[in-house]
Amino acid sequence: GKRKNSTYEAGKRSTAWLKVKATNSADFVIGGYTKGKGARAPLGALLLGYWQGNKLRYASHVGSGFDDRSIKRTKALLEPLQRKTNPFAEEPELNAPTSWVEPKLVAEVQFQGWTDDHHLRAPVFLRLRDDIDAKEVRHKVEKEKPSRSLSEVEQILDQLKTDRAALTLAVGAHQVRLTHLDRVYWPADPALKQPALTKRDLLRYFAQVSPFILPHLADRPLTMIRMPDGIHGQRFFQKHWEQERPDFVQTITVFSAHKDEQHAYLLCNNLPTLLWLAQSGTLEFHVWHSRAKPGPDTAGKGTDYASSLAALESSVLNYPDYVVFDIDPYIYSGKEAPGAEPELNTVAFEKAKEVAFWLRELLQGMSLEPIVKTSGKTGLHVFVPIRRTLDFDAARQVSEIVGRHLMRRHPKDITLEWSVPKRTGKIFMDYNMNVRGKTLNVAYSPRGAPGAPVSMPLTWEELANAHPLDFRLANAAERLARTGDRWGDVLKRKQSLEKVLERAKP
DNA sequence: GTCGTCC
DNA sequence: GGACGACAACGCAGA
DNA sequence: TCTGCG
Ligand SMILES: [Mn+2]
Ligand SMILES: [Mn+2]
Repeated sequence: GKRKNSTYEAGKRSTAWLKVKATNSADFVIGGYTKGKGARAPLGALLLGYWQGNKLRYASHVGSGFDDRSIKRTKALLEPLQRKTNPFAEEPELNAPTSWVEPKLVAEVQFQGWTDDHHLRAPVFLRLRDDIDAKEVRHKVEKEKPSRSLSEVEQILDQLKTDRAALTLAVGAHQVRLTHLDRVYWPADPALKQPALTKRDLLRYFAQVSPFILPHLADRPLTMIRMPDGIHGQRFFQKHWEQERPDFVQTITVFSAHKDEQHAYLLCNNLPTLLWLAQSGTLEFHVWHSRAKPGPDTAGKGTDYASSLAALESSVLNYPDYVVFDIDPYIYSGKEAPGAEPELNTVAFEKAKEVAFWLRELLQGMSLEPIVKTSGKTGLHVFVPIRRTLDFDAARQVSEIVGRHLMRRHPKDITLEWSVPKRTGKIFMDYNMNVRGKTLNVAYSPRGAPGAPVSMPLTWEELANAHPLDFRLANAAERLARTGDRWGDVLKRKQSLEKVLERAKP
């Protein structure tokens, strides 16, 4: 039967999923230590930091990874270094009695990346570094490498090598039933130099890019665009999954004003879910711009999304992570059927790029630094990451005002018209995408379009010479291995919009 | 891709 | 057992 | 208030 209570329990994450995260190790300066309980009475945790100029930036507590010997030795070395004052530039949050020490001792720590508020995720003490001068410990962390996830991904690729059209895939501790692996999803397209791509190819792609796409999907309500018979078959949107689903699939319940009902949305929060959705014929993953996850930028916002409209509106889901500029060319190729949407063409995309660069210039004039990706279809997505202090309404106002400003400068090239015919020949800036519940194709999601293009985050330098079909299912994994995620730090680049909003006021 | 319904 | 439909849905803009 | 829109 259907699962009634599908709420995900953080404590029950499988080890398989934990492995997907990148692992780093780095050296940090010890600036204090805490008392613990029982056997850990002498030393509960270390307070770690690194030098930035002459400021010691706090990075994290670390309490895991010690044994009796390392506790004894570390404590002995720290005791003589005690001081009365906090050596860090910040006031770290203290959860136990804390002793400050002169920042002279260095510890090597393994961790799973950085949290949004610049602390270490899941830090584990490895050893003391007597050989390193504490003054040399700057903020130089080795680039995150998905080394540990590689083996997991390769295990999946191995399993997909079979000739069989169906199999039960082991994804860590979980199992995903796969069928119709040789079904053609993207037929061969000689004009685009595109060999046929099957469902097996789609699964291979998702396995390979999973370390890059999963962070962009995490905690965001999902709309699936499903094409179980391939890109030329019937396609449909799906926002809710009422059928039975595996245990590893997380959902959230969201209030629906219209039906006076509660709706379950899927969250694609782990690798088995990603592959299970591919098995269901989901070719495109469209996600909200807000997340069902509180953070350091959401003080006072709730996590009750279900009980009432008021609760939803005051929850974190009403506060987007970015202001969205959806850049849609309405310059037609001339080959479209009457009434059809504009098809991809070079003239249109070159103009969209020009608009994106104008937009960047304007935003930079407001001290805002936007990021850009191809949508995969015909246009571009330009995002300004913001702290989650503005609701969708405010984000939409910003997008509209900036859009109108740009339209005034370039009236022949930009439109904000609601009527489709009036957009003809121009680039449409769709500021109304900044609304709760609206979705866009997520970074690295494929499109159900000829050539199997994917939405690709780019540097602005790369955009200058880019074309949507440069980035495809067939070559994106290779690019990512080379360049990493150009949007890897979206959630760490949050900016303030106060000035823009002041100007917006009448 | 899968389920429910109708014949 | 085969055919067929469902699988979204909401608030904003403009008239 | 109705309709087109994504
Ligand atoms: Mn678009
Ligand atoms: Mn659009």
